[in-house]
Amino acid sequence: MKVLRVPEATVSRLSIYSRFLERLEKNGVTTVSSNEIAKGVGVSPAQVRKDLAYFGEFGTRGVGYSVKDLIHYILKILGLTHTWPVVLVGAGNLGTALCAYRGFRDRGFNIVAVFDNDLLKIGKRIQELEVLPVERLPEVVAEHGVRIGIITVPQSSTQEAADLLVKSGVDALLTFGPAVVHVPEHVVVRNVDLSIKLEILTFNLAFREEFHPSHFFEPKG
Amino acid sequence: MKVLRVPEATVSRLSIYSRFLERLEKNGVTTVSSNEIAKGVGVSPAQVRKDLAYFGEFGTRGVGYSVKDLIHYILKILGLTHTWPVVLVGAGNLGTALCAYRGFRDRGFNIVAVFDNDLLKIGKRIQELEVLPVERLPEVVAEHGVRIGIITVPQSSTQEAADLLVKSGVDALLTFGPAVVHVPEHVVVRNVDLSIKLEILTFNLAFREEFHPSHFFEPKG
DNA sequence: GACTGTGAAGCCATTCACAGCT
DNA sequence: AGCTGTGAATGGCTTCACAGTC
Repeated sequence: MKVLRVPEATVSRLSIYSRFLERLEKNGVTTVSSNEIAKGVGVSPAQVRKDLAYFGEFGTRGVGYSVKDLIHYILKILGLTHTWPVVLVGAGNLGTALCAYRGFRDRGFNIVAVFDNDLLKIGKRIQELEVLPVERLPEVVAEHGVRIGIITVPQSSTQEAADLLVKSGVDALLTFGPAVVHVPEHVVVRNVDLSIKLEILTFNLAFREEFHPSHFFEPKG
Repeated sequence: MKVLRVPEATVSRLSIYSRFLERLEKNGVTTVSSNEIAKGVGVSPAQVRKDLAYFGEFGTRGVGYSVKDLIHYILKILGLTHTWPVVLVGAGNLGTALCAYRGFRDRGFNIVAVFDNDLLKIGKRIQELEVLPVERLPEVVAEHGVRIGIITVPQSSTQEAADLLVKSGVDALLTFGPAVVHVPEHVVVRNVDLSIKLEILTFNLAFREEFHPSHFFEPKG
């Protein structure tokens, strides 16, 4: 086993594997092969083995993997052996929906507070949480030891929200929408851009069906 | 210029470039270099030029690109020269939030109907739309010529919703959550999995800080 | 001088194919 | 015989570096 840079795609697949394995476990399955995992989640068996090999030797040659043990190892790799307190900035539609999202709680993410700077939203209740003014961010982050922040504010306020979170001590951010945020080296940022996803669909619908290199574009008039 | 497989990453970046360019245009900028685009969206200048080169020669050597023209070309590549009617299946929290999402409308996506199979949700109003029973999907899809469906139902119903949409004539799907869906060859599917995104963050927080190959795991006891 | 367009090089991720266990 | 773990091969995306153009 070598230690080297782990592809981010591998990390994503580990998350998928672990949820598939949890389903197997619920169904009483105790042992699984890379082939079965591959079929279940739609990747190649070699990919499954390679992904796991970045982190150790979890299987038994000739047999396969223990479902229970493999779940444990993957959750440990992903840092999911304990729950994570999370703060959410931006109490709009998306923020409200994420507060209610079961998938987060199922995986150990616990939204401990929601913030906004809009006086119309502050004080409103979302699930069991009262929307707090952003001024209280540092206090809440410190109190709960929050390291993860989700930003669901309008694009023009995203950098501001990120700065505030980082200054409060948060060092991992999930942003929504097209804004590019700048943060210190030690802060991890990932982004979800729903428009991109839809535009990948339209590209496939529109472009791949119609494109003929010599006729479609006439860029130079 | 060659015609070859376009990397999906290129398509995603085109979406980002176009939104950056639209901001420039609003600010009265008429010409832009690959360098400026690169700085603005956080990629390399060579990447910008290569991405555009998949589709034609849109710039002028020694000068740069016309902002207005480049926007036009990219929107055409992405299939965004006309609006797209979209249907949404699943009127839960996430579905409701997406109905209100400005980003979709800004890019020409028009949610024309929302469906659910839950009697408690059918008839409810979301924005200007009344939640319809899924039985009416084929009719609405045909009426509006809908090709894009967004699925925001629980994981266990995702395949069922996909089947229904495909049977109704939709050939591009955006799904949410961990479900793997199987569709005919001609249907495009992309997925957004928010838990994966958070788990990439925790991986970076937990694993990269702590991992020591010889001490951390002892998979074989 | 400035900037695009692009073949070549470099780098990274996936797949192959087989040695090594059980 | 069955299945994992892995070096080697492949394939694909990104960066380099420079020729071409204004």
